[in-house]
Amino acid sequence: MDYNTMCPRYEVAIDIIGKKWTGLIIRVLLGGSRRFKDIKKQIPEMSDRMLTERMKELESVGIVSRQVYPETPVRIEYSLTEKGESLRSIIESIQSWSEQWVEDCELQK
Amino acid sequence: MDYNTMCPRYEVAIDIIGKKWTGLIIRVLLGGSRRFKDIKKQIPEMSDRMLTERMKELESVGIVSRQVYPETPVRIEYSLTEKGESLRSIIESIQSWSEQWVEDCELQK
DNA sequence: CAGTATCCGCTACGATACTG
DNA sequence: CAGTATCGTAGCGGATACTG
Repeated sequence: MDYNTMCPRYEVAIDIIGKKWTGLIIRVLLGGSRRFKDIKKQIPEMSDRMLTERMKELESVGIVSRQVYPETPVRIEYSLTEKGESLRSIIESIQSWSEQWVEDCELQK
Repeated sequence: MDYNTMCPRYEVAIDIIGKKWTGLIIRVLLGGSRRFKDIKKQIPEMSDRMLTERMKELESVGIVSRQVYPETPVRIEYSLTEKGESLRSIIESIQSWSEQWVEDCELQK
């Protein structure tokens, strides 16, 4: 294994998907394209500000695409790109790992 | 899908494995038990302080175990627990995702 | 060798109020 | 509806020096 060449890429990936809310947002979008308010509804504890910030980041790294429908009021649909869809197996393995290994006592902070 | 029950566990998992250096440390330990200095050698950019802090965290959540051999000088060996070993598939899928999708241009910050 | 101890800047994140 | 704009704070993580 060559750690010098493979470490940086790995850390970039963690930077993207390891941030708070990101995994939850992607998981919602794995169910299909969603509007801003619908993502919020699925993750009620997250603030507007956070959702906006995460969506911009995810869009800028090519994981999410943003479609504007110029109706009144305007409708915005977010969906996963191919790159975003490719995260499915990672998200799912973290999900099942956490179900198996994260204890109840760790849930309250 | 029940987001109310599954979100918290997922976020706890991300809290653990999403921190800086954690993934790299676990990857080193996937190769077998290692001493402090050997982990450092594999991840030269990381400071002592960070390695110490991460190892304590990983030990406290049961991912890593710490063996003290009271020689002179003292020898400490870190290894993955069963819970830690079970992270292999996650680490590997992030690894291969990053090789496929992280661009060269994203590597410099 | 395997850590501790400090100091400290930065920025991630939350809360709240406002807008095209 | 889909965001901005501001403000405020905890704590993450880097640098450096020291130790049993």
